[in-house]
Amino acid sequence: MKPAVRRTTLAVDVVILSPRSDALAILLVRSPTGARERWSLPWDTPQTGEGLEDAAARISRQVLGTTPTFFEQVGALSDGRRHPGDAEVSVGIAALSPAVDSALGTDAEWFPLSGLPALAPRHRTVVDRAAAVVRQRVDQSPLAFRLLPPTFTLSDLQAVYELLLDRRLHKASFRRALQASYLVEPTDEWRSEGRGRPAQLFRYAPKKRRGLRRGVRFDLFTD
Amino acid sequence: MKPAVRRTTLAVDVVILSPRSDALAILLVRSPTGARERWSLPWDTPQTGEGLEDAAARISRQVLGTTPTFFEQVGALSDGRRHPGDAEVSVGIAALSPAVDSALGTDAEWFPLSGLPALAPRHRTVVDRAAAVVRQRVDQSPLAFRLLPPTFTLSDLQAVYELLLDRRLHKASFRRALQASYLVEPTDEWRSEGRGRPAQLFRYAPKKRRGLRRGVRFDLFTD
DNA sequence: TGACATTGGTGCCGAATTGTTACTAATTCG
DNA sequence: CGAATTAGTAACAATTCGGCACCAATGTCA
Repeated sequence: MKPAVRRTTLAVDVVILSPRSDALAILLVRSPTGARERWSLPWDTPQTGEGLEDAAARISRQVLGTTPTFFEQVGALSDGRRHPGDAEVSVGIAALSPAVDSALGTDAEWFPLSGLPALAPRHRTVVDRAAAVVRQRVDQSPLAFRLLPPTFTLSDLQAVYELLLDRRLHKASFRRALQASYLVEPTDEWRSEGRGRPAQLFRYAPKKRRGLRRGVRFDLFTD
Repeated sequence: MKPAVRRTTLAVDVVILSPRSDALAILLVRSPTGARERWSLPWDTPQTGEGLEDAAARISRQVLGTTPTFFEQVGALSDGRRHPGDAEVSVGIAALSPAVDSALGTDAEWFPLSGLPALAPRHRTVVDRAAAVVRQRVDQSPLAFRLLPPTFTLSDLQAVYELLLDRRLHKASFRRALQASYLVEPTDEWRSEGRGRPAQLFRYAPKKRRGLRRGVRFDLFTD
């Protein structure tokens, strides 16, 4: 009844996402010479007793310098596809980080999601699933706020949503929905971005206001 | 650059969900004598080269007799909590099955989600996450249809949604939204359920009608 | 200094969507 | 037959949404 438990090789592959010059970008690391692909996702094997998200935090910190503000599992993959470390199973984790301007080491670089270099097939799958999961969960979880610094303008927030959803949003509707949700509160700071009227800074501060129960939506199916 | 890859023990834990006498139920198997808990989720180690969902299908088939109609990963867990087979890492998979009336073996039994027996802590977590994931994805994926036989009445469908969402829905609104989505088509069969007017049978047949792009929703956050 | 461009922010209205009540339809039971 | 029960729809009120127009505050440049 207690089967002999086979041991498998397990990797945690991290997709570090950040808004970067008007596009969503992910962080890749240079592969060792001799590897099939020049770049790969940051990855490692979880240490004994280390949780998967903890491993993702450690891996991210090593490459990024700071710890991302949010982690979300993308799923475990055990297709036969090639992994850079030949792991049998990968756990993909999406890590969200606000735009950072600290310099990276020479072995890491940001790439826009729409212009990635060749990756090992397993990593390619992980990236695609990370993008899909993040886009799918945008309106169930405050993901967008994790891609912004602690205070931000409403235009910043709308821009992040537009990046994530890859479409333009209507300003008035966006703000109306946001106001109704009691998710942000204004600070008394204003930011002048060069030209144009200065914008008020807001912070993410969700009030306990539970949303009204809405009817069932049949028009949101993605599969 | 290529770390030494430690080998870990990996289990696939399956949460087989089915509507059962007006409640969502899951299938548990009797534990071997001497185990800490009397019941556990069906689980196994994936075989070499076997995909995770393939493993879940195999495990389900052994217990259920038939293959569930849908699988959805619930995530990988590597908290330190106890697993019946002491696996370091669990991949939880939710399996959806229509109500079956075939007899089960004596070592398997349905339990309503709201009245489960004691489970190993890891399995308890997997069950909770499976329920959360399924409820969360109900309106992004045709999960509800996978809990029904190929043809069903609209009242059946609404009842499944009410089980999944754990609240009453308004009949007229439900049907209007469904009609607008072009997800079902009527068959020419009718079912007489004893008393009351016979109901027309429908089948799940999604038309390519892509839903209109809606505005951003801030009122659906679950965390 | 004063147009003008640029970005932030809001008011309002018609159209679409949603929640609700109430009604009709078809069947079984007694 | 009529009451009870379940299926299905019409119609209306309330709400929400998308779009347009407008006002506000700043920098730019003649």
